[in-house]
Amino acid sequence: MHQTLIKYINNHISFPLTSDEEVLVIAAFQPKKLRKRQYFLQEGNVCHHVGFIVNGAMRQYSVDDKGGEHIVHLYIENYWAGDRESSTMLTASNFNIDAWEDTELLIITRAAMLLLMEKIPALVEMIRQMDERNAIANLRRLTSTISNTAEKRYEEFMEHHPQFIQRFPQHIIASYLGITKETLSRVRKQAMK
Amino acid sequence: MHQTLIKYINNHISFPLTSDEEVLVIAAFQPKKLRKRQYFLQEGNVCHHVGFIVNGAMRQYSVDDKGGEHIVHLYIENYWAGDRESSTMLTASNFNIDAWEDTELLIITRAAMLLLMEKIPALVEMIRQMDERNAIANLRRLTSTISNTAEKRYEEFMEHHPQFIQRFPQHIIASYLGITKETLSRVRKQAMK
DNA sequence: GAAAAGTGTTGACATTTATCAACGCTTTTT
DNA sequence: AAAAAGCGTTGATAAATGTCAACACTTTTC
Repeated sequence: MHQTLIKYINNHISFPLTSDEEVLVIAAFQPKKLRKRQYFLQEGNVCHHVGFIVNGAMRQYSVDDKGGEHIVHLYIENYWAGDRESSTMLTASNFNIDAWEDTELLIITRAAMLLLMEKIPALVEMIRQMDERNAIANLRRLTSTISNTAEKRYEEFMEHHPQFIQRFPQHIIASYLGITKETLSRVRKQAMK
Repeated sequence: MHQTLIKYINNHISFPLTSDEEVLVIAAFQPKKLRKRQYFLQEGNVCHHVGFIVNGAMRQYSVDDKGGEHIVHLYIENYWAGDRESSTMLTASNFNIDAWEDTELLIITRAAMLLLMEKIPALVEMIRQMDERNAIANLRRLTSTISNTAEKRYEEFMEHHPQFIQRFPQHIIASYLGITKETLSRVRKQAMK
């Protein structure tokens, strides 16, 4: 199970981890299993851990006054789940993160992660690279959201995240795009022609 | 002029720069002036520089098929302007960045910045902190955009970015929020009651 | 294997937001 | 000083999207 993580890390740094470093990584991350619908983080709690998804699928969402869910992030294998704002600032999270499928995670506290980064400088490089990609992806999503119609947003979503379409039902995708499930259904019907 | 930058850096790291380090920073950043409406980056070009705004105001936007502008970022003093995706990947940018007011910048190429970070480790820390804030702010904006009505988005905007309201006209703010200037005008009229 | 819950679609209708055009006012340009 | 451009508002109307309810179908639960 940890091998998936080691492999992921090696893919995101210049030189593979030494075997000593591998041992450190393996010791620092704890396995955790979540059954479908179980929470990884609940609104109002501080997010102490970040989790690397070995297999399964998760979602991060907020809940509005009327009980409506707004999907902020979707996660599958090789994604990192967590609420960065809450972890960093140690504030109560506005988000929920739960398992959409039975999921196996490797979790680590933020403190332990910082410690590990001191011992393994390559991890700093990895985090930087992840931040970079993340910033780019988020900006793209934001640009699409403020500039495009529902139809075009869905097109771009399919282009950039075809994996998610296999794993999550349409009403989840709709929420991720900021539209209702009915609108997405109609957009798809239109696009099929 | 460089003192503004030094001050900014010192505010974002644990220990102030040594005077040797200050010299390195000052040597690495070049002053640049832009008159209102002049471009810092044009769509289709690779973004080679990042610019620290000493004074003035700028905007980053994309242009759609119909010639409509969509504001992606607003910048004022102490902000960093640039297109990270283009800089990192060395790809043609999809965005324009131009001066909204006469602006004084300190610019540096990405390559020079990386070099400087090797010489001054504290800068790595600073960049990490900036990335962190940025990621958080972007997620907040995204969440607001997919979850809220125009009215609520404007409220949150005023809450988090009161400085921008003084510096940019309403049609720019509207575009930043992903709505038309007419809608913003009506939203404001409603909210006044 | 029956019941319940989840999923996707459709229709009728309401609401939000966009579009287009016009106007008054201010600022900038010539 | 006159002309032009920029800005914000308003009204009429159109288009996009949301809401609510109903239904068929599949999957999960007990």
